Amino acid sequence: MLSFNNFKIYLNDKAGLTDDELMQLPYIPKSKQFKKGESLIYKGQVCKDIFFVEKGLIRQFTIDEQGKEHIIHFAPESWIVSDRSSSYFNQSGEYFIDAIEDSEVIVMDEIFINKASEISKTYRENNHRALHNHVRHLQKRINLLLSGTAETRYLEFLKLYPNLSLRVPQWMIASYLGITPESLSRVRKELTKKSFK
Amino acid sequence: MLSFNNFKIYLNDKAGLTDDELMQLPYIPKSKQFKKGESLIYKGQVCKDIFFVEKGLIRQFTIDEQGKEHIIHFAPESWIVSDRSSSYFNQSGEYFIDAIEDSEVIVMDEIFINKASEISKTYRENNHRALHNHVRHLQKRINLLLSGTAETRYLEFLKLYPNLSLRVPQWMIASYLGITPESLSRVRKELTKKSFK
DNA sequence: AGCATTTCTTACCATACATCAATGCACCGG
DNA sequence: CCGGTGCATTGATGTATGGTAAGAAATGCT
Repeated sequence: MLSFNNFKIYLNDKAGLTDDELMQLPYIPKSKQFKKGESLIYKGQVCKDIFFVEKGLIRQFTIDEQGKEHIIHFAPESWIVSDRSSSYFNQSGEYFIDAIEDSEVIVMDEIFINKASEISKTYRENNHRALHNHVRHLQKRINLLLSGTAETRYLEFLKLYPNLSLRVPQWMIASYLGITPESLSRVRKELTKKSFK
Repeated sequence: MLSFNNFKIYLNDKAGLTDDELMQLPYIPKSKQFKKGESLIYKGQVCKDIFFVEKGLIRQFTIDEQGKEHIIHFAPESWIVSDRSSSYFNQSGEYFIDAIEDSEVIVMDEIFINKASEISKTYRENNHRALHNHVRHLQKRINLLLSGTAETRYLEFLKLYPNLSLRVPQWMIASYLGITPESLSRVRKELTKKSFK
């Protein structure tokens, strides 16, 4: 197994697959490189692969009728992205996924996932747990969108992704928060003002 | 097994547990009755049970610092509610859950879930699939909150829960949509105007 | 039935955020 | 070094939604 460090850690620690079990899997991880701005998948495409982000930064987003982008979530190193409609429900995907930075992504195909679930109870359980965690996360975000002002939402974003705020251009953060770049700029201005008092 | 019709259907069809397998489970479903307005769980409580709504209508919501309620989701007949932070992560719950109508709820405890996952592959798979579907649903909602106007969101709500719009008081729908009851009232007025043209 | 309480509607004004447009700044390739 | 391109900032103005308050309608309670 090559030098995919984050992926290795993921398989051992988070997924809970022993080296023994890995050997049983008819699976050689394929990595793909994406330059900044390149797309992994487009809306409408069917794609049953699940992507593990070994290096870089990926985003999943939609484009509305007016051509505006809305970011569903960011996936930095060691995160997983996929379009569930496509990968689990055999429908065409609903989202765009592309690279914010030059990235290296490891492709986990359907066979790998299924086989791993079959042979390892730990993998299954951890996978299940991760999904629950994801749900929790999404619920929190919904709550924030329902209750927070632009400022609160921005502050929460900073708490949640402390290291991302410098890697992601501001207009994307705005798109994640559901406000315009101009508004975010003004929010930031207010915040620096406040912090001087 | 008493007369929990919806629950029975759920177990057989959606969960995929055969009668045989059910017999193996050391489980007698307990049902609980809740009057309109009664709480199933409060924020801060630890509760490892998962609730199946046999009859009635349940809501999961938060209350922010200003005392405003924000509805995370509605659970009518045959839906499942739980607070995942609590049930899967041993933390105190983050949400309130109460009954919108007089309801009958069936309690699936930890033991049941674990045991069922253990003995039935179908149960596991369906459960997993349902979770993915839930994620998909939440993502869609986030997208809607990011991109839609009050009117679009309301129309989407009507599409998603066609039978709920009459059962749920308007101020709760507003709270689900992230707007005030007054705004929803205005939106509805505009819509009836439009439909006359 | 009759009174009280809650929910819905409407009107008027306030505000947060969007939109549009101009400018400044940094990065990049030639 | 220069002009181009994309991003962030700022100001002026617009608009959707919020807040408040009052009355109408619906619902619940005894």
